[in-house]
Parts: sequence; C-alpha cells; structure tokens
Amino acid sequence: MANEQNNITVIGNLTKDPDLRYTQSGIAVASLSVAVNRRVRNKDTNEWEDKLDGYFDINIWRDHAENVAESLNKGDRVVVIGRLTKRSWEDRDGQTRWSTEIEADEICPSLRWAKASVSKVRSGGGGPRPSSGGGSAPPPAEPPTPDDVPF
Amino acid sequence: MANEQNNITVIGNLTKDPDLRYTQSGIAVASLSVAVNRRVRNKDTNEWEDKLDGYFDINIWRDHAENVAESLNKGDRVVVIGRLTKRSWEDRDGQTRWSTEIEADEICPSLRWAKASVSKVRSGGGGPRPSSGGGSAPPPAEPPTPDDVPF
Amino acid sequence: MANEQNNITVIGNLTKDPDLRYTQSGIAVASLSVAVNRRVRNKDTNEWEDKLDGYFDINIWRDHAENVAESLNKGDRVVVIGRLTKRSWEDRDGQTRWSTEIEADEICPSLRWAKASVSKVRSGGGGPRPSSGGGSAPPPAEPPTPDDVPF
Amino acid sequence: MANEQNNITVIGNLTKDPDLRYTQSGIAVASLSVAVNRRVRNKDTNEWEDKLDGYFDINIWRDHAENVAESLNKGDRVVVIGRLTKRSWEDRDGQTRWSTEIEADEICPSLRWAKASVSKVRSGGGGPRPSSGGGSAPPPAEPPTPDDVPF
DNA sequence: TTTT
DNA sequence: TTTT
Repeated sequence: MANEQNNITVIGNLTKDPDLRYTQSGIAVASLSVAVNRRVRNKDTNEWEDKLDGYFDINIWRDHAENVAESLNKGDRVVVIGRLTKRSWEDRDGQTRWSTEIEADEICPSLRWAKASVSKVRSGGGGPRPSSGGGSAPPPAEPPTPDDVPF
Repeated sequence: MANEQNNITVIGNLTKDPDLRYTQSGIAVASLSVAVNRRVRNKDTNEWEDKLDGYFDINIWRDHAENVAESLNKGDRVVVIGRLTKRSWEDRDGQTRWSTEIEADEICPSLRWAKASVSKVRSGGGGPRPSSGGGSAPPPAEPPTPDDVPF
Repeated sequence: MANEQNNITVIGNLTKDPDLRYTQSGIAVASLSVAVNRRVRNKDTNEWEDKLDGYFDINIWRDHAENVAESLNKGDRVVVIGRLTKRSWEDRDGQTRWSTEIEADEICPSLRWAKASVSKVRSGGGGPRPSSGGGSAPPPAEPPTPDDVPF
Repeated sequence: MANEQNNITVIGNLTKDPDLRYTQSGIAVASLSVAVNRRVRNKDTNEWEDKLDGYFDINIWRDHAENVAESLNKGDRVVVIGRLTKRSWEDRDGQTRWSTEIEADEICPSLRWAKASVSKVRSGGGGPRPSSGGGSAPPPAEPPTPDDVPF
C-alpha cells in the first residue's frame, strides 16, 4: 500500500561462494553474484538457448547474511527478492564510479533440481495417490500448456 | 511458467525528457532516467522522508518507444515494468565499463496526482453514489489500515 | 527491506468502467475488473494465441480512486501494481464466501497503443535523430532478440 | 520483453503439508496453502503487529511438485514466485464457483530463520574477516536504515 | 479449513 | 549528469 515501489525478483546461479563481511559496527553483510539467463529461441536452429541477462551483485544483511553464507555455494540456483539500489564509490584513480546492486530481502535455494540435495525423506507408506475427485474444495488444476514452454 | 525469472517494477520520476534514437536498422529506442525514492522514517524527527534508492537507466523499444517519447516529460511520475540487464561499453580511454539498465516492457504515467493533467471528463449525471449494500458479488472492501502507511 | 513480501504486477484490459464508491466514513474506493491474457503458442497451428489467465478484481483507494474513475474506461489497457488479499463476505443465502482481490498501489494506462489517445504534441522541429556515437555515457543498447518474442 | 505481465511474489508460511497428486495423464501437481502477513503498526499501542493478507492456494507442477512435496512441511516459511490464475469448478450443488490460485514457477524455503535446519557446515578455517578496504571493486555497502524497518 |  |  505504500506509494513507492521498487521490487525485483531474479532467479539465477551463484557465480562464486557468498562473501561474508562485517561493518565496523559489527553488522553482517553477505555479497553474492548471480548469473541470470533467459531462454530465447534461436531463429536459425529454432532451438531454445540460454542468453545471459547479466551478472548481478546482491547484498543481504544481518542474520540472513550469515544463513546465506552458511547454506549457499557457487553454482547453486537461487531465488532473490529485493530492491534495486545504486551507490557511488572511488576507484584507485580517485574517480567516482557507480555500482548498481540488489539489496535482498530474501535469497533462497531453488528446489527445481533439488533431488540430490534433499535430505528429508517422506515418511509415508505408498507412492502418491491418483488424483481424487472433488468435494467442496476445487479439484486439482490442469497443467499449464506444457508444450509451448521452455522447460 | 517459464523457469527463468527477471522481473522489476519501479515507480519514480523522470529526471529528464525521454531521449528517442534509432538503431542503424531503423528500430526506435527511447532512453529514460528515473529517480526512485523510498519513504523512511527519520529516527531523530520521527518524520517520513524521501531517501533516494538511485537514478536508474531505462530502455524501451519500437512503437512503445515513440509513444513514450511523445507522452512523457521530465518530472513525470511513471511506473516501469521490465527486466534487469547489464551491458558493456568502451569509455573514451578504451576501457571496458559496465552499465546496468532496465529493459522495459511498459512505462506508463502514474495517475496518483493526475488531477491537473486529466482531460477526460466523466459523462455521468450525479456525483458518486454512497456505498450500496451487497448482492451476489462481494461488497466494497474496507480501506487498508490507513494510518500506519506513509501516504 | 521489509521481511514480508506480497507484490503483484498485472497488465490487462478493463472489462468495464471503474466503479467508484464511498465508504460510510467517506473514503473513496474504485473497483475495477481486469482481463489478463498470456501469449501461448498453439501446438497445432504453431501460431501465438491469447489465453485468458483470468478476470481479476482490483480495489484502489482515496485520491487515486477518483483519478482512476475519471481517467479510465472499459477496454483500456492498464498496468496494475499492488498486493493480493482475501476477504470473506456473506452471500444472499447467508453463506460465507471468499473473494481474492488485488489492493492496488497504482493503476496506470499503458502507452503501448497510445497513438490515438495521446494529446500532447512534441514541440521539436525535425524527426528523431539517427543514433549518435558514444561519449562518456553508454551508447544505446541493441534491441532485445526481437524475432523470438510475441510482439 | 513479452507484452503480457502477470507476476506475483509472496512470502509466507505453509498452513499444512503440501498435497501431491497426479493428473490422469500422470503429471505431478503439488497444492499448497500459504498464510501471508504484513507488518502494520497498531495505532493504539504503537507496536508492530502481523495482519493477515490471506491464505492463498498455490499449485506447482511436474518435477518441481515432487521436490516441494519432499522438502517442505506445514509451518515452513517459503518464497513463492508465479502468476495469478482463476479457474471455475462445480460445487456439490452443481453451482459454478471460482477459485483464484497462484501457478508457481518456484517455491523455495526461506533462509531467514534457517539456523536450526541448516546442515551444511562451512569448511573454512577462521571466522568471518573484518570488512576490508576497497580495490577495483566497490566496497561493502552500508546497511539500509535499520531502525525504521520492522525487522 | 488454516501459518509464524 | 539528475526527479517529486
């Protein structure tokens, strides 16, 4: 409901391990770099290909910074939620340079290819049940047009 | 449903008029700069204040570029929807520099303070009716907690 | 930076004129209905088609409600920024029903097909200049892979 | 770059375990319910409080459905990325009812309070280094105005 | 029908 | 290089 808006969501892979530091006042900050691709169709081959949108710099603060540094590694696929910011800094030549970064509210590991790293085991007896009939709640939805989507 | 995500939404004010150019192949591109603020509470005065998140560079393409260049001006409040990108370029010293920009799908004028610039007049007879009772559709919602929000 | 997140952005067309009402305490609220489509490729014809994601109910409050009611009409293409909410209400049979709605921060008219409705005229003399060379700022970007995109 | 937009991001807690089903053609779908709160300031006590935005229904498909069902449990805090959809269904009385749901691209566990559940241990020798000086990359950012934010 |  |  606020009258400002600055929201960004990206999904991508960490290009290196998170870098955890502390400010002079002792506040934790983790810095990450995320490679974000988009799927485009190659007009010659008609194949789907990954095209790099960019490598983006992410900061996350406090407890969350420490969790991120402990849990995530180079190559991990992550979801990042935050806002875009710009800051100036001085390079070695004393020149003002500008850096665009994402201040993250949340960084979490994608479960898309989680098979290998999932440790929790389902307690349940049998395999998944077949789709059951309705009731007073809506039945399971149909899958979204699977074939025209670059999975 | 796609498995990539790169979505950004910002609201801010144009720091200058849009700049319309054409690529060598004749494709229109408009470049804009948007100042994005966020409301924070000054801990000394306890007042709400604007704090700059940054000046962000926006590109928009084709027909939409021409519409934007015709319709928008320095100072206008706009909503920008797009994705974040990074590109390299060479500065005068031949050094590679990186620029982070928003490739916009949509840029539209905020109606928040539209009073002055709205030209269309409601054709209708009387003023707005008082809130009517229900029916088979839900009644008007209650306003969202107005007093704890920085309007 | 807040630790909650509830952000939605949709673009669609108004299915009817905005409906402006006032709460008993005199607060303006406009209700809108937006049809949101997505482009999918028909696997038989290989053509792009619009597929309806749904008709969504939108509320917007106070001054902004009045601006929206004055400026927008059935059929207009709009950008909506807000958060998702759920409320209960009683239908005629006294049964509790649930309604999912978007509480909007901003609703603004898309400029994508603005040609007809744009009133402002560019003051400038000639047409758009050809793309100029660089400087100390980055040159205009290349257009994003136009041919694999459903424009 | 597509000219449609329907993007939603919510963070909340699962109100029950994910429910994994299969369509008749054997496609996995997991259904989840997420409670989404927002922090508002109580105007009487001046305290921050959680206010429920709603319980939202989420669907996620295929491999991702199975990962989610294996990895997530009631109470878990999750980030959900997707799009809003509406579907009709028939209740027991043969009446058409409408359900608004989020078709998720990604659902992942928040690391915000990950301490307990994090199994991976940092291999590294010492604790985190103090904030180092610059270089040719920007130094760590300052923390975002911590005191006016409802952490 | 509900979570922290 | 900057807006309200």
